[in-house]
Amino acid sequence: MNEKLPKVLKLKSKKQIESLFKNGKSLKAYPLLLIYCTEDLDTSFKVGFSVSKRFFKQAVQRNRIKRLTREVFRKKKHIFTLDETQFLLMFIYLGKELPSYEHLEKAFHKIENKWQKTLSNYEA
RNA sequence: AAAGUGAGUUGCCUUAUCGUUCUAAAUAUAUUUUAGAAAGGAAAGUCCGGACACCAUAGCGUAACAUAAUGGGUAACGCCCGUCUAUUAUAUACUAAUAUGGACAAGUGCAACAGAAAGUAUGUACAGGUAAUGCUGUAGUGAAACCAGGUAAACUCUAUGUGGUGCAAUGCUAUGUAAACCAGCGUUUGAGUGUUUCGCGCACAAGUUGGAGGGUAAGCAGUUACAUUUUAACAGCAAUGUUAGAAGCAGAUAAAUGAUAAGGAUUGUGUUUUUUCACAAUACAGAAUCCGGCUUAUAGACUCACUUUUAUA
Repeated sequence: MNEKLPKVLKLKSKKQIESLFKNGKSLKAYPLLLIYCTEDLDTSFKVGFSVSKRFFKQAVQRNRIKRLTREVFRKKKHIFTLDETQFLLMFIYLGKELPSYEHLEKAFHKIENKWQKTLSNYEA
């Protein structure tokens, strides 16, 4: 199975990020928050990761959390890959303590379930 | 040998699987394959000094900030290395450490305890002296008692130095377009701009400020080849320099350098006579235009110097 996550799939454009925060809907599974919306894209999705500077003042800690979340997402990215529609995605870490890999995996699993539900609703 | 203090160096390793960025090559031209490279001693604080870029570059006064023995090093410095000096420590020696380092003979301020009095001086006792008087000396307090006293890590003064903005600099390309509309101030009776703390002065000067509205917000250069790193020789007490050889060593931009598993290493704790075994820990911390410093953070390991204690000779 393809688990790659190259540069093309990163959310970079300022315009797209602004429109995502303006129009996007959110799924919450503490300590993760997913903001998403549909958009016409070349790729099946574009994804970004974010950590609040308020709770993590050191760059090392922020990098660590972003890397872990990205790793978790990378392994499950197939559930966001659909043929018809494309998505903009933004994951935000809301917690106030450094998470472990397993902790994040659990949270992501919750988000996965919610995502499947919303998808089925969407199709219906 | 142990402990302590100071200075310096270092900053866990291997394998497998799955990934990220850049460069090169190959083709099947793509979410391809192969090869190579990919965080630090502080990348941190943004405190000094530069490089580089743009703007400015009559002057005078004023303000602010920095520096302060002396010689050298350096692109430069408020940094570094010598020497002198001061203080502290001891083993009293050109040993070590150190936020010692212009001026108290311009002015203002400050000074515990003791003391009559710490500066608007002059009490007590004794002695001397005078027409007379703290006029003179001694005693007593204190680190210091008219001595040009101490204190500038008190204000202050003196000397010297400092133009401003920072890679979101700056240049090019792309896209869109509006030299339009409304209002204020103004065109030699001068709005405004520059001179970047302010004032005067000087120069330029026909536009300029606000509103409403429209467009872009992405690509390239700058941007990683040099005050570069490293080895040797020579010069120098040293900081450092010169010559010769070798090396190419991050380049992201909502920001790559990661995740998981296994094994090992080191340290600690528990158990055990020991081996073993089990558990835990492996710091501080993440490049953002680039260098030189300073400051702060730092588990563990190693080296050197000094001190103390113990043992042996």
